[in-house]
Amino acid sequence: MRFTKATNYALHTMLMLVDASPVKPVGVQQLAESQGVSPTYLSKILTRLVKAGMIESISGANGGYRLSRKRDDITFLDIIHAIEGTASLFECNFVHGDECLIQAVMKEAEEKMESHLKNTKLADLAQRETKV
Amino acid sequence: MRFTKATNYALHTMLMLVDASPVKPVGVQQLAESQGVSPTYLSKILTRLVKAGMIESISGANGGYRLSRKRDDITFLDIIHAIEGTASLFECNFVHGDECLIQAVMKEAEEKMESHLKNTKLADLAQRETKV
DNA sequence: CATTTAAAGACTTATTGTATCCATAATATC
DNA sequence: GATATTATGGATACAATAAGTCTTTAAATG
Ligand code: SF4
Ligand code: SF4
Repeated sequence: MRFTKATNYALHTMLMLVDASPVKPVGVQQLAESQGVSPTYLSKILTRLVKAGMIESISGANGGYRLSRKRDDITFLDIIHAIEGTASLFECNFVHGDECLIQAVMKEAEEKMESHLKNTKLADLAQRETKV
Repeated sequence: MRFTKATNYALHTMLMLVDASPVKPVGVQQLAESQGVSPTYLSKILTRLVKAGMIESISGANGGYRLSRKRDDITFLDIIHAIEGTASLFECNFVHGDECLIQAVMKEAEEKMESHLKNTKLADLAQRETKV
């Protein structure tokens, strides 16, 4: 039970894009190099963010990635959900009705975490962390 | 990023033990059968709970497992930590000092979840859920 | 058209989760 | 003390997921 490295890469990349120009896209090569990850792999990750509608990609020369939404709209939870999926952290094969207390407790706990991630917008940290 | 099945088994087993006699131990065979898991595997999981000091095991005929602590002392977080470990959910290879905001946000989110799991004691659900 | 750059899919490798098997140790009961 | 019962530990096997590579295709630039 850990966040994947892909989530780590996605968060760092998004932070860079928030700090970058909203017009001129940043190439995946540059984004990958600063994180020590291969460009092709990072590209695969970023494609999921594109499909989630958070960033947009521009093919061709001088292409790359840039934000598609207002930076204030993007929360940590958005990014994490785009990468890790939205499935519940605690899954149980059986379904013993709504009265299941174990699931209730676990769900509540998860919601506490998600609530915090939802209330923290990417813009909150922008321009304060330029390295890596 | 999901809780493991082992955590699921551990939670259900603990709930049974809370409802069971605090003196007479319950055999792993019985505990395993009601959850549809093999006794040997469940035993391996329960050994971790023993080492965490939450339950104690009695070898020999009529042996098994029973609570070692007061039931009111045992929280969801205790069980989860015993199984999943206590490592942070968001790990980063680098260490860019305390000013790292990404880690700060992720850590806070995790703490929100843990706080809820810590405040929910096993005894809160006891004797209300006897099936499975 | 030639070059640059992202997208997509097939594929490989590494890591972790899930589970079984067996030998050993501990305990209760007779 | 002998025997049956029960948990423990190690080795091992299998499955699922994470992590990463490679190659080809598509789009944009100039
Ligand atoms: S009691 Fe709840 S968590 Fe447990 S098996 Fe039933 S539905 Fe699942
Ligand atoms: S900025 Fe924070 S999360 Fe990112 S690499 Fe540095 S320490 Fe890790």
